Amino acid sequence: MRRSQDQRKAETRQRLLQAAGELIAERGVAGASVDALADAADRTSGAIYAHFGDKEGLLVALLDEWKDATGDAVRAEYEATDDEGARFAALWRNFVSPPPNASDAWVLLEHELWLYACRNERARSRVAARYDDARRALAQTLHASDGTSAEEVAALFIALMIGLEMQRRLDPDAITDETALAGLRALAHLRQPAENV
Amino acid sequence: MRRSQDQRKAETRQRLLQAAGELIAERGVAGASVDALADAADRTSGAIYAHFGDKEGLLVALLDEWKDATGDAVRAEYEATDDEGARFAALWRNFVSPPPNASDAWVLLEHELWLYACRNERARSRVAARYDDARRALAQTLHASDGTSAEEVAALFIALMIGLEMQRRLDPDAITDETALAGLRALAHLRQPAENV
DNA sequence: TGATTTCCGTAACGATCCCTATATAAAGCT
DNA sequence: AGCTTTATATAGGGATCGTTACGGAAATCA
Repeated sequence: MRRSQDQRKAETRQRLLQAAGELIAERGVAGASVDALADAADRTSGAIYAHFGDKEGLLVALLDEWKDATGDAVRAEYEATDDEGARFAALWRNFVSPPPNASDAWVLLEHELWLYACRNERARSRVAARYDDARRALAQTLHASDGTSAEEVAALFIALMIGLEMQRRLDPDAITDETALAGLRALAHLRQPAENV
Repeated sequence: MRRSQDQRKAETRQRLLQAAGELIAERGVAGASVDALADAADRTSGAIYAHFGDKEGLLVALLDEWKDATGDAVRAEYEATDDEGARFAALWRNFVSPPPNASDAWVLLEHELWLYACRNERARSRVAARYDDARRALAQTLHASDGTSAEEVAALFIALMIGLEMQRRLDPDAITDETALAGLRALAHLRQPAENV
């Protein structure tokens, strides 16, 4: 089969990015060598350097691609119901046990890249933008039922789910679904601080 | 000055552990080489291998030492006031900008070791125990004002603070103190799910 | 005080790692 | 069909890493 250069290049880039996501989630940024990353994509290190310049360039590109593909899948399942409890449950379930087709360990990759961004100028702004997008997307999905700022609630939601998943990953019994849902409900209905004024 | 072997050994161990905490927070587990770790403690790699066997042994020892020294400092400042708002504010402030004497980047170290534990059998149980201790200590401090499980609220508190600090570290303007405190208040007073039954 | 043990410094090895320079094969062009 | 360009493979260098083997000085013991 004949394929154009552009097709070949695009496919290689795609393979490299996907393999990077999976392997880094599994082994960490430092634990995934350039050769291993290329190998996982059925290419060689030469392809990585031709596409991204260096290892950091691959990571930055990985962040850029992820930036866009965040909120869509979440929103679909979220809006399948009208009941608030079921909605929050869907949100939480999606977070702690993502659909098996998606890379199982994307939360690990998230932490890995966050940590990388904390120490790397170039990556920091990208990860920050990614979180900003996530907040906005979730805020739009929640569409501000109360007078409180939707983006504020979104930030709290994301924070709570990340923190709970961290604890649960180490000890699955430490965090029950009921606890998580109760927390989300409480945050969703936060009132102005001065209820008693 | 004459010093006994035990004193010398104990001091070396102490120096190695403290230097490890600081350097790993700064560079990450993989980024802090054994020689660099020893250097930061004014020792050489030989000392590390004599004390801990290998690099992983040093990390495990670091986790064990940390396990104990968690909740005490928090509790003191927390109980300085009776007002709930001021208490939560102290908790949050302590988390996002720890006292300058303590290693500034201990939250980074926390993430670093959590990520390490996710991929390492031997470390996982220790970090899990550490989180369990943190939950219990905070639960005891909150001393269950409502009928809800104090440990449940503690888990939610920790989760929220971790997640908010992650977002704030990338973008200090993303999370205001008011948002954080509103979230803590909401979680503190979570009622049973069925308020309407 | 001489012998022994303990603690840690020193030196070096093999394995990896990131990256560069160059080769190769396919596609595009005329 | 030749010539050029592009995309990736190949080979290898220089640096760094974790680890081990051994040496030497101080403390302990007799």
